[in-house]
Amino acid sequence: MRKKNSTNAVNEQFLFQVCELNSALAMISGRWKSQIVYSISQGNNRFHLLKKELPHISEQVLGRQLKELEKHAIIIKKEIPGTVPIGIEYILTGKGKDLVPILKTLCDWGKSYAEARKITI
Amino acid sequence: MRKKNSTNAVNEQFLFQVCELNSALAMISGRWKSQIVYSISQGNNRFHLLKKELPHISEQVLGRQLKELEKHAIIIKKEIPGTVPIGIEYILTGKGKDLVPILKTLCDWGKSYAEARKITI
DNA sequence: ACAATAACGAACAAAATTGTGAGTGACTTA
DNA sequence: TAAGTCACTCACAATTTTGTTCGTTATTGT
Repeated sequence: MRKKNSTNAVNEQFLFQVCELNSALAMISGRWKSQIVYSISQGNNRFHLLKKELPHISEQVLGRQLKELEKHAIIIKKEIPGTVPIGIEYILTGKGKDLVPILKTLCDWGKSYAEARKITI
Repeated sequence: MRKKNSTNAVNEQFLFQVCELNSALAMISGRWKSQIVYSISQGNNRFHLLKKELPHISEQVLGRQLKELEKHAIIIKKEIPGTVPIGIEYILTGKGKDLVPILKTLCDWGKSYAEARKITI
């Protein structure tokens, strides 16, 4: 759990208040998180589908990351009516949908410089 | 230091190989890092200027984060000729410069949804 | 003479994130 | 009748990240 008055927590809050950039990054920078968002946007919107997409993730970690994405209102959980036991779907919110093209841009940025050995100014 | 074969490290590598997005995020998601990049882009390109901009950072942590940004070829160090003792300037590489507008977009994304209490789909 | 500045490095400690083991409950399929 | 699926939760352990203490070197300001 987070300590309330650790230097770490205080510094985090300071950065959040300097610029929204820092809170934005905090929301998406956990392990697996942006990959989960991307997978959901591609239609892998069920717990078991995400498990298949990310074979190394444990169910416990997957559950935790989904919960955090939900906390930040990037995804919402929706029960699929008429399923027994009740199935759960994950849906991107408006916020989540707006995030996807930004992740795409970041991905392209990563790709353009992945091979580049020579540093340019 | 990083362990080579921890599940954590193996999972990180797996994600890197799934998509460059994950390596991109790993490069910029450390505490202070993107704020440092932004500050340098605004002209705060000296160690002591960054210290002033980020009053809560310790010099040791600043040094460490600068070194990592350098490792990922986002910034480079440059000696300022004619200064005694030799002054150091931090300069964004092409990669670093390309990153700035992406950070700006992320910042805007954060801002648009910062106030939003209501979740939209 | 004494403090302060610029720009760090190494080693260690604190805190945070990530992964693991065990267990849930109502199904469906073999 | 047994094993498997779906969608998780809880507490704890391993790992990683972040912050702290101490020290450096040369030079300028008071």
